[in-house]
Amino acid sequence: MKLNSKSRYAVMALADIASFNKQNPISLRDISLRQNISLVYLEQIFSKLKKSNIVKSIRGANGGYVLTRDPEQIKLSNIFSAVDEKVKTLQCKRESKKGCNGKLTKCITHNLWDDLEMHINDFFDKKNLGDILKNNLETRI
Amino acid sequence: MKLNSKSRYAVMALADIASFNKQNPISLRDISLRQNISLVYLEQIFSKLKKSNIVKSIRGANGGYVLTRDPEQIKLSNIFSAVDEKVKTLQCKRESKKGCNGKLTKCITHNLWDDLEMHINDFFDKKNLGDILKNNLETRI
DNA sequence: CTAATCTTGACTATTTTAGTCAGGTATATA
DNA sequence: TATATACCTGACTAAAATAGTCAAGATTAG
Repeated sequence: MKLNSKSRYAVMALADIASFNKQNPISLRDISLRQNISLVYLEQIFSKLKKSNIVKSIRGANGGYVLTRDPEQIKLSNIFSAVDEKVKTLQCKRESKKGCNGKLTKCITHNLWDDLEMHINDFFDKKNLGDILKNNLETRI
Repeated sequence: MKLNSKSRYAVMALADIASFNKQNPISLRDISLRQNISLVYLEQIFSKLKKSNIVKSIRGANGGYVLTRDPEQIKLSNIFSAVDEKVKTLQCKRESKKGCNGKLTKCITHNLWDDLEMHINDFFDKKNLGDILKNNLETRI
């Protein structure tokens, strides 16, 4: 059970932008160097973040990306759905056709996984970019 | 972000044993049929559950597996650690050598992932097999 | 004995992950 | 206007993880 690298990098990169944000767009090259993430991989990730309207791009020399809103308005759940991170604990077979395990009843652990999924999604819904910056500032050496 | 099938099957199989438990050992064949899980795959899983002392085996004809203790005493976290399910959200590069990203400071999102990891592990620590049976009984059709 | 059952380790096809590569397009600035 | 900087997009791929299968035993109830 773990997050994929796209999700982790997306959060890191956005936190990077948020902490350096002085009206100027931040280039992927700078993020790549500071956060140690492949530039071309970042391009993939930001293409998705842009589609989901979390960042907007400014093309050309001195271009880069800026957040479309305050860090406090950008929830982790927004970021994860942008990069297709899915919290999917329940994977009963044939659930769509005849209920889990081919029976009409729910599988024995169905409610448990539902419960876990809710817990995690709740966490992602409550945390935003602003929280990360604040928390990071407090504990950074 | 999802559980692997070994973990899901382990919980399903143990819940199955718990709900049919009448002192008699339950054979993997029965579990396989009821829960629709491959028999040989179950064998792999139960080998691990046995090593972690969650079940004990009774060999030979009419053999099978029984729980080593009450369902209420078997936590999800016990089961998951038995089958090597890991909750690992933090994967900074080179963290062991010089801290995340090769610097001596923590990476910008380190605390966030720690926090998430704690949340999930906490959930796994609070839920036990007994809860699952109870919950399932209540909502089953 | 023998059928049922657990035991173990090696093997493998498929899918997912974590990227790279190539070849663009747009624009600030000199 | 030339050019360097930066975004943009789709196709491709090596490596790892996943989700199993296969084979060959060892035990024991009846």
